[in-house]
Amino acid sequence: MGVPVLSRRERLRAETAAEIKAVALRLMSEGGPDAISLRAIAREMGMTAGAIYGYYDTRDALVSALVKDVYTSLVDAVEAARDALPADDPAGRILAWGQTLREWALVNPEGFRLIYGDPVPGYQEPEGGAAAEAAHRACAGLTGLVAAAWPQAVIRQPGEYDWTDFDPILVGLVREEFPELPPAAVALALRVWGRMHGLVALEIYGHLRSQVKDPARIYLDELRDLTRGLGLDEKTTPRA
Amino acid sequence: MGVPVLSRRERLRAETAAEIKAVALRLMSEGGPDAISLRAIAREMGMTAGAIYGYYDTRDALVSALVKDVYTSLVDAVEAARDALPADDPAGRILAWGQTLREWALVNPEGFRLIYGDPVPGYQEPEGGAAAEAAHRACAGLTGLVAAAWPQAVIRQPGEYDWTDFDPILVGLVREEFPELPPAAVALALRVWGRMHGLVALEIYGHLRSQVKDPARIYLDELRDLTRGLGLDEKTTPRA
DNA sequence: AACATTTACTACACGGCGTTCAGTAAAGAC
DNA sequence: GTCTTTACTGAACGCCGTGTAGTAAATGTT
Repeated sequence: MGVPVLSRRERLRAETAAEIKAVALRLMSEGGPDAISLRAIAREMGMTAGAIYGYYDTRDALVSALVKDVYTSLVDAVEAARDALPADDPAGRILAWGQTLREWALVNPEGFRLIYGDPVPGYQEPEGGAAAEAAHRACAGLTGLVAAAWPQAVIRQPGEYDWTDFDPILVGLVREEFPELPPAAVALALRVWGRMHGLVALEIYGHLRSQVKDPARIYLDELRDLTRGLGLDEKTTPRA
Repeated sequence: MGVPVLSRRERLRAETAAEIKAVALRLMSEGGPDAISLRAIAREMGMTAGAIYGYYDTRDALVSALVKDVYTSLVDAVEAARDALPADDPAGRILAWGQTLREWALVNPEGFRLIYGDPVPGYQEPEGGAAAEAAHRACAGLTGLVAAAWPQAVIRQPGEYDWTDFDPILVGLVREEFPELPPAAVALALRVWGRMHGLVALEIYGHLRSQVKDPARIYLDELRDLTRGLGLDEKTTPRA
């Protein structure tokens, strides 16, 4: 990278931009996503709301930056959990990924809503999607988990898939890392994603807790059923 | 029911309350959930925003009423789809339920967000949850689907469940309708719920379409894998 | 050192929002 | 025909995102 040649101006500018995001995240975690208002952020920083427009073109641009940061932190977390287990324990890695996803969501419910829900009142996602990059990473990571299970995975009546069915960027990531993997594996990875997402989303948005006391057990059952369905056996005892 | 003895006053009152909801729903489908504002509704009805407070204590109360209506219409839809197939085709019924859920969500994305997401800027769900009743219905319906498959369902390493693990109201519904069913079946029903919800939620919130062209096929694969995992065979050819 | 320019920010305004409250006019009750 | 209840208005309060004009300081140039 070399030494980043930043003038004093540029450095202060970058710091302020970062502080804006930091304050926004703190406000969000304290008072929910609605607490992210330019006026509140500015108030917190001893500024005027208009000043923020020098750093972000609009409130949605700021939110997009937040989404990107938060999504990246989530993907970092699940990837770290995966890498904490050996590659020859694919079932354990899938369980770790799924459990970490849920735990991260429980710790950062506002972050989860920011990524997977309507982030904030009238937020409109930009073209490529602020989350596109992190989403591709998550997707590729899941495909990796599936890849490790692919040989013994029992795919029942798989739809026929073609590489053109998927986003080129995602295809690029996958084909580079797993040249042998067929397109159907990516489809399976997306299904795995959906499976992990479903119960967590229901829980975070309060739909599970009104039905069942301890969603954790149900989620664990689901992850176990998932790995079994992939033809995997656990080598590591999952967390409670 | 008998003739509902409503004075002219009460009738007009009920009609206005209904019109408020109707206008709110229309505004929502036209301009997204943010378009639900008391001022906009009142403007549309030739009233003042304050007047709505004669019908709903607060904006959140109105939103709760909308959630209830919309959720009920969703549950009606999936139940109708289920009942269109014979009871001796449990796999078909599960497929029909799942596909109808997705199709309903695609037709009413704002409704789906209203039920399962953050409905509207700063909405706070009331105590029991505006959706509690409809959610219980959905849950019980899914449990019914699971009940039909329960004898041949292969539950792998099920966590041990007790009736006290679940909401008493839900337990009441289930035990009344399926006296023989063990608590683990309800847990399984919740997992089925999560499985159907996951991919649909990802799709509605735009996370799937940026990865894959045709989420329908993946969703169908997922439903098929689900019924197979329950030990069911399809009798009815599912919709494309 | 003195001037010119760029930058960061404030102050103010606009329209929109939920919500409250005093007042008014019509409808219903007796 | 009077009295009470009801339905609604209009104005206000404080919040919001967003522009625009102006200001003061930091930077760049001679």
